[in-house]
Amino acid sequence: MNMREIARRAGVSSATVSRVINGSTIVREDTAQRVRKVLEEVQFIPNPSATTLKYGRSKTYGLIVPDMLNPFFAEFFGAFEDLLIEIDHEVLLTSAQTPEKLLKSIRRMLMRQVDGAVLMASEFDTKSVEPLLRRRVSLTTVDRRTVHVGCSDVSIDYERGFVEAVRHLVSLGHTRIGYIGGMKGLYTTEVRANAFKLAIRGAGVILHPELMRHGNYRVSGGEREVTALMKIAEPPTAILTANDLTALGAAQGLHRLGLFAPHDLSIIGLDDILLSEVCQPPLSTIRTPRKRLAKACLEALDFSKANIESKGIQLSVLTELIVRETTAPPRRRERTGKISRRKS
Amino acid sequence: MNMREIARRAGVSSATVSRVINGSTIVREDTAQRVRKVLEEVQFIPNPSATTLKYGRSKTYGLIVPDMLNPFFAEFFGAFEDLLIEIDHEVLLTSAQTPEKLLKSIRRMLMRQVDGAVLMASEFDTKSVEPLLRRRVSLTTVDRRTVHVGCSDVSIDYERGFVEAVRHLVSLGHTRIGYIGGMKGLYTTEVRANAFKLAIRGAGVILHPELMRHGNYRVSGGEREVTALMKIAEPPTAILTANDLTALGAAQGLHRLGLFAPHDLSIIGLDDILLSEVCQPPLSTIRTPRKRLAKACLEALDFSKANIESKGIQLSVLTELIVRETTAPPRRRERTGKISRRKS
DNA sequence: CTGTTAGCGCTTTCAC
DNA sequence: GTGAAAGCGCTAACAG
Repeated sequence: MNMREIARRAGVSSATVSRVINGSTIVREDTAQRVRKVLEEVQFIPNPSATTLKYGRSKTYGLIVPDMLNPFFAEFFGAFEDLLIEIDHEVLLTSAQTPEKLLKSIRRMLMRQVDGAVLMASEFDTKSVEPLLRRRVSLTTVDRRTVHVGCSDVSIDYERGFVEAVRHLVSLGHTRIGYIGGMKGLYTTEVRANAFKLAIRGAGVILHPELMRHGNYRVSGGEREVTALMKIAEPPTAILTANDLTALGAAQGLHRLGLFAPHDLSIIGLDDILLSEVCQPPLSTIRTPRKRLAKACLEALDFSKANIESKGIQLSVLTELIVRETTAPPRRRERTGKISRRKS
Repeated sequence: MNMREIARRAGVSSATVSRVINGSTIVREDTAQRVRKVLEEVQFIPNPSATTLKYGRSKTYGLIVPDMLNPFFAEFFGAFEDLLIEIDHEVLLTSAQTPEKLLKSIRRMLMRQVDGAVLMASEFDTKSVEPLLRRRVSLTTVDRRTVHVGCSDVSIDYERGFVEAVRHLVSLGHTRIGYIGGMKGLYTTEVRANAFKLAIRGAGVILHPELMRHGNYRVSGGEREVTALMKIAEPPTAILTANDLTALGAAQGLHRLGLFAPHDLSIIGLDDILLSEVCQPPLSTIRTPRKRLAKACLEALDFSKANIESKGIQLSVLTELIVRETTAPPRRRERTGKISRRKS
């Protein structure tokens, strides 16, 4: 079933059918009625491949995430999809853990003629996205904090988020505040770590470099690093982490040591994934609002699409501190600096 | 850049270029070499819209899940995507919480000319998938346990999984075993509940109907129903749940009551989402293996594609009991049947 | 072994 | 207000 057939049945031309479907105003109402009736009768489903082939637009946006095992990205996908459905577009989702996979993902996006792409994969060098830009696909990065011709960016305001979080910890009485970040070599790792340093200094407490560690944005990193942190002579009384998985891993690692949040260590995560509310104890965290982030991405995408010749825009999304139960005043520490164990 | 241009540069026809790209053997090696060289030089990316338009095949499979907020589906997507990439196909992912959204999802799949679709959305009547079948799109459902012409099914063997879980609980000494299921009205809810009943009877313990409740496959349901369960005169000493989110909710609800797993109640989940290992205490659960499930889905899809005129196949995937820390022998209960509270 | 060609379904000129 | 027709890029049938 195609437009020609619809046209035949309605006694018009396929051009008119196209005009009716696409809401062109220059069709006489009774003609349009007749066409719509047939459309309805046969439950017509148009074939966008034809349009994509002819005009190179696909009504599809690509979304490249580093890892669907991190619930944050699944949750973001949901928010982004909702937005795109409203404007009658499709999402092409790919996960790209490694630079090689990223390259393949980009190639697939290019094949499918996406109208734009949101790139959340942090592990990439600028070279790999060049093909996108060269082919004038509007691109929006998340958290690169730099824009190019045809390439916008949406960043998350870790700076303010961390200031708020550190202020909360300091107000509880913490002065030895640690940080478990992401893996080395990613730009966003630097950004988050710098935001932490800034926040610490801004709060008037001392920055202890030995309390800053590199995790991997996964549970395992949080677990490993909290273990290391708690074993140093003077462990922190509170930590911030680069994301919720790291924080959850830290809570887990703490537990393995026979210690507990917030009793032995206050923990603040980042993202506010759904399960952070459910884990025991519920995680205090810095929420990255998915809806607003998705909206900003779409806005940036639209901008770059409309102004593909000019520099993209830089947008920023604010976070929100969610205080749950992994933050509390520091426990009084014994003179020796040794950890006393609570029975489990 | 298209095949004609490649052909021009290589001094051949576009048909030959097509043959080289698609690995047809009937091209002379030196000709092929020449073409490949040009292909490489210009970093040629073919345009599948043309093929889709001409032949109606898109190298894309649809995946319809009920909810991306449930990490299980995100994790499954990852497994399914990996499989499809290997065979050079695309996934079109849509989430369809409601019957209306499902209808729209199916329409979108049809528009994009998917070669087949996996339907994990449980809330649907057969009518809504009819358009797919009528248009001869190979379909694979998960957990419908019924096949049709052009429609296969992959089911998860809850029966054996629940038997194993109940046996584990009974061996720990439990006899009052409860169940928090999914929402009423879904077929999979019935299947899981029946599997539970069967397992209980098979283990030779008494089935107490008042210990079987309806949740909603989400955290909130587990929380709500565990509260109800623990308030009845003789609460269960252990429960199974319809999925991990429900189990996590139950653990959470228990905590709100000042009670703890496994001390006051043993809990076994279902799915083994990534975070069930991290939550405190780590959740004992029945693992639904994503990779094997994804493989089975693809196999079923392929079967129905190859035999679109005949009935689909019915496959089954086994689960695996993962014992972590939410299961333990039942606590001795006081004579009064009242709950004693442990200090938190 | 290689080239020529038709045609998939759509939208957009350009006529009328 | 409506219709005729071109052409997007690809591949399979057919011709040579």
